[in-house]
Amino acid sequence: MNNTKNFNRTLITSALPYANGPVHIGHLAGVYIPADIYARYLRLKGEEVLFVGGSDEHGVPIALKAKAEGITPQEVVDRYHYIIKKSFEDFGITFDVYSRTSSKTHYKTASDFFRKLYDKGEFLEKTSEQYYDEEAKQFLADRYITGECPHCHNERAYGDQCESCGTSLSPLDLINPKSAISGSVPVLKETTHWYLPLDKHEAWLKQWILEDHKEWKSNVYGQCKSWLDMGLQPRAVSRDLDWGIPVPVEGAEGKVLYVWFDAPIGYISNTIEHSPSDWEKWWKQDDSKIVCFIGKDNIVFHCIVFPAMLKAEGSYQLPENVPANEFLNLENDKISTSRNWAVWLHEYLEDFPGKQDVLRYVLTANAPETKDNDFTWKDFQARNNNELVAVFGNFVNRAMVLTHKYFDGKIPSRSELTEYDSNTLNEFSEVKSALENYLNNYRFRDALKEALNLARIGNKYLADTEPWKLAKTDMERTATILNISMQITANLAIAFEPFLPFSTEKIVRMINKTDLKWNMLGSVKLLPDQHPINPAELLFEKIEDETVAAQIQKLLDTKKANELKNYQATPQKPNIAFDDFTKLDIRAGKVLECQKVPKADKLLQFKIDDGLGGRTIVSGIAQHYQPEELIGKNICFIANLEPRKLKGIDSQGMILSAENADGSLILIQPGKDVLPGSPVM
RNA sequence: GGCGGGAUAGCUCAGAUGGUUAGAGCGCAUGAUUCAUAAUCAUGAGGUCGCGAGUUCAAUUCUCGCUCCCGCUACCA
Repeated sequence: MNNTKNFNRTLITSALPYANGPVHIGHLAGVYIPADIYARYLRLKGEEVLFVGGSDEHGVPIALKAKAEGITPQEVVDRYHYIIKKSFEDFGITFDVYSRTSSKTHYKTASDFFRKLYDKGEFLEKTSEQYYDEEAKQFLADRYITGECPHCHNERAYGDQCESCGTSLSPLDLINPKSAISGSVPVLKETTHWYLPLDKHEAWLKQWILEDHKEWKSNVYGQCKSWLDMGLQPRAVSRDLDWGIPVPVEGAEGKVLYVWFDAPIGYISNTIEHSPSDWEKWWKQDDSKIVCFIGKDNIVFHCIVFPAMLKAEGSYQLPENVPANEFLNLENDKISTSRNWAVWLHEYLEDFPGKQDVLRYVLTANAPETKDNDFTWKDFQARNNNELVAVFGNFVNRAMVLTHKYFDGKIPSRSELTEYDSNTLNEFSEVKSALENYLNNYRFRDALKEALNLARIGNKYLADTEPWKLAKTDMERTATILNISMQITANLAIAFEPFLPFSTEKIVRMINKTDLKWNMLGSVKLLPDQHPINPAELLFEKIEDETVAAQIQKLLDTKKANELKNYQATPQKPNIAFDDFTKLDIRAGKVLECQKVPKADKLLQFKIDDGLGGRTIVSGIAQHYQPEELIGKNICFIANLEPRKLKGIDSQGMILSAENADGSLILIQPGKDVLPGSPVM
């Protein structure tokens, strides 16, 4: 086990955000806040830390977006890279370097990396048939092929996925495929690509993950185990595309590194950009700890594929931990860029200027560490008002105001401690080890709760000792109480620094003390006697009902706009000749038998009375109808569609349904009884 | 269908390698208090620990089956 190992420095990587849109609260909660908390914590402890990040700027979606807007891919990524970078700066994410995969350094690093693996013979070369655009003279990536979705018959499905019904597709599935570049009909042509043979790495990966890293989070460990148990397959590392890093091999014109191969090397390139002369110590010395913060969608890449790449190269260390978070939902619905169902960071700051810490707090307190969680504006308001304002802000304000009122803004001297004082001090000095334990194990939600506990201790202390009463009779005792209260305040500035850096900066200003370090946490001598403090300012302010109501309304408007958009009927297809129509043999039929197809979620197997002796049809409507309710019903079907095997069953035709905007399917049924086999026209 | 994660108080979540009264924060109720942004402090009510079996002296914790949610994957003519 490596977790007893001693490390001398820590390299923190965070998933590279894809530069085809701005970043939202899901990105922040899942990856960047946890990574930043961890980085700040280690720095505060005086450890050697490097926190690297950057934009992921290659790949087909960006190339397509550029095409759609009539600009270059570089212009697309320039636009979003700077928005993303600014959002991170605004929220206090302390990257030591935030770069991008379109940088020169990265081109060289990624090329060299590929070339080294190529020279070592770590790749397989395979030839396969892919669609080729003869007009544009290039191979077409999955996304570059559009056509009719075989499932929902949306005319504008992509070669990898239909965005209308969400189904993932292969380009060969599309009906009437068309090139997105020239509009011509693509042809199949042979192309050669390089593959990373993951199967060859399976044995050591199994040992490394399943035996040596049992301490990884259960969601991470579980997903890796699932993949390893299924058996690993070679994965292509190149694509036919004109936006990306060219494959550095003779005769590979028109081919680029597949974006998943290119992106993680970005971590290395970013390290090189930051420290060109001694970057290798972070990656190649075994006293360096590499920790990769990612979302759950990236687990396999970071735990299996990327380590396999590093191992194949030979000189790199592997990640020590990959603390992946689950997903954050927004008001009970999945966050979605394309549906605009998100809280964008740059918009949040327009509506809540200066309130970065409130969002940092809420996203940490409710972080999806063990399962998907839900962000709601009501919860946002409640946590701000009941926790930040009432517990944390209030305590600091009470201590500050009382010290100004009774001691003219100077830390009063402590005299004899009562037993109660000592108990309180003991209690809060224990917070340090609890906090460290949580932070070391990537349990940031619990750690934050523990930090807040410090403020709770403070509030209780003031309530129990009542210095505002004692001030009338016993100034010496009052002095002791306020001294302790201000020491607690100074401790809060340390404990909260990794989580709420803007607020702790405020406290630091108020208490007029700047050199606070993590190892001082728990000390009761942070502020010397007679140390002058500055005027009190409020750390947080209440958020009113109207404010969150406005945010909720904003989302409801979005939802309404989406619904309207979905309700729009798709444009009519081009006219066809009557002859074409008559080629289709559509008929009415009666359901004789109907049952679920075993081992398939969506398929029902029908026996249809077609007036010709009956036929079998398999249809993907199992999620919308129970088999029993369909027996004896009239339906319509296409009789002369080429038969096709589905899950081993010969399907002789296609049953017609209408599809609602929400994806539900409604069978087309004749309103009155008709004889089986009657033509539909 | 296969695989992984999850299902514990009204809400958000902890937890136990099986063992006396299952925890926290918020919310709620009652009381105290007024230094503080009507903030704080105390006390209390609230749970057949998803459902059904099994193993055991004992299961919410282990095993098996099932249901629901999330993800990966197969399937969708």
